[in-house]
Amino acid sequence: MLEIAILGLLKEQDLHGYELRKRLGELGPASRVSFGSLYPALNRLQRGGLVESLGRGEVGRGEEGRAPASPATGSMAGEAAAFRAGRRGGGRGSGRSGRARSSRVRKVYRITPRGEDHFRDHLTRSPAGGDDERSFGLRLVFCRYLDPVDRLALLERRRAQLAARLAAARATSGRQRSRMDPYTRSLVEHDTESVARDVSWLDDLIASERARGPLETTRPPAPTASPSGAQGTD
Amino acid sequence: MLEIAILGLLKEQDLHGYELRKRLGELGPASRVSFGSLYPALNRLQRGGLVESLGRGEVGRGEEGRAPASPATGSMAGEAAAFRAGRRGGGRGSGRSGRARSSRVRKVYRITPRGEDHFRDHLTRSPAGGDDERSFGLRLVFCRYLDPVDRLALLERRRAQLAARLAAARATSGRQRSRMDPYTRSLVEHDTESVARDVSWLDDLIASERARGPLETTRPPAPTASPSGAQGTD
DNA sequence: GTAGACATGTAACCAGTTACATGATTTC
DNA sequence: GAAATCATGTAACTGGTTACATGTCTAC
Repeated sequence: MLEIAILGLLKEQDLHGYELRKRLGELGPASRVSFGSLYPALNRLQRGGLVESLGRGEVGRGEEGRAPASPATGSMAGEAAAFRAGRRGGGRGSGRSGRARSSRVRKVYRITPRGEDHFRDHLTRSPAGGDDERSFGLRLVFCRYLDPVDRLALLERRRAQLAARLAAARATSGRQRSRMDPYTRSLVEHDTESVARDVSWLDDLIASERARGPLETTRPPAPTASPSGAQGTD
Repeated sequence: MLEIAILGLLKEQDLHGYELRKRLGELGPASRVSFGSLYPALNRLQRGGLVESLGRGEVGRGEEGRAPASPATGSMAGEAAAFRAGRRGGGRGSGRSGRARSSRVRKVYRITPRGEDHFRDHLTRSPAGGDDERSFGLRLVFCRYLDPVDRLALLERRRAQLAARLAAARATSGRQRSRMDPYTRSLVEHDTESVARDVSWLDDLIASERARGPLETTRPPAPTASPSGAQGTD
């Protein structure tokens, strides 16, 4: 889960761990991770060859097309700090090869081709039991990288899952519901409504997905079209 | 979490592990547990003196007021099996003291006074950071055991938490939202709506809670009033 | 030269999971 | 007596967490 999220973010842009954590947190309120899980994950990914480290402070090298790799932090301190550490060799070890001797300075990661493959694989095939809330949310956030067929499959799989839950909830009626205490009953009813709303939201997404590309065709999609039909609330 | 749920169920009725798991699963779609976590949890609780084992097959002993402790399983096989194992000594070891020699037969658990205290404590004071979805759901299911003040506090704490999230989500407007791809934007907007609905659901619960007992007073509450105002959907 | 933000990392723990092993009892 | 179901349990693993330790750099 976490590793997929990391790969997804690195696909867009080279990043170091600290910044990565911020971006991860912006992906949704449920996706805060601690450094204690992030850094080991990055090291695992590197060992597995799914990402590579650009060395300490060497940012965005050989990547003209990409964003400058340290754009929106808003900070000034560590930003320039690491930059110089990389460029000029910092304090200790300065006479060496020119950089990367000291620890505790930014390590910028880039996704490798192998990492891209891995990302695509895991985004496409959901786990056997269908994915839960978080897992689906993550896939949806990155589903722009999927081709239309897989994207549609993702949406419909999720819809089927929720529809089943809804059916089950609605089957539990009368006798059983009346045995619940009022709080539990209220909770169950509220949950059921929420699931129903989720299903119809997915129906909207699916509908606009089909409308956009009726299986491998013609039109370049209107670039500003929202899949939910929601627009201009702002 | 799991341990609190177990204690909550045992408060109503003595149960053995296997049956406990079923009941746990009925508490909500997110509350399925595996035996691999359930049985160790039961043993921990027993070692801690929060539950006691009634011995193997000795069901509901000394508890006239409670339900017969193996009521709604729907099964016939193991039901009678364990019953006999306890009552008549079953197959092997039959000449012994009459019961409880063999392993792998039902172990029925009862909550102890210490367990009741523990349950009440942990139900009352939420974790520092406020509780998440699951944890709140669990508390709500058992909140009938809380006194009105604590129950109200639980609801308002949760409401405050969600309201904060909602405010944060709404602060993220315009520029930032337009940078998202359509799928992410749709997800974020749907999430925000869901949280808004949750808040107003909680408002309803809080309102009917206040209406019921305006702080230690007068009126005997209308006995059939549902806290959500929902009624007679059936 | 010290307070504070940025940045990386490790160790111990936690709450669950899956896969496996075992056994009791009923039903056919 | 074999298959199905009920029932309890252990071991290894998973995917995170918190608390801690360390280091780098800026700003004052």
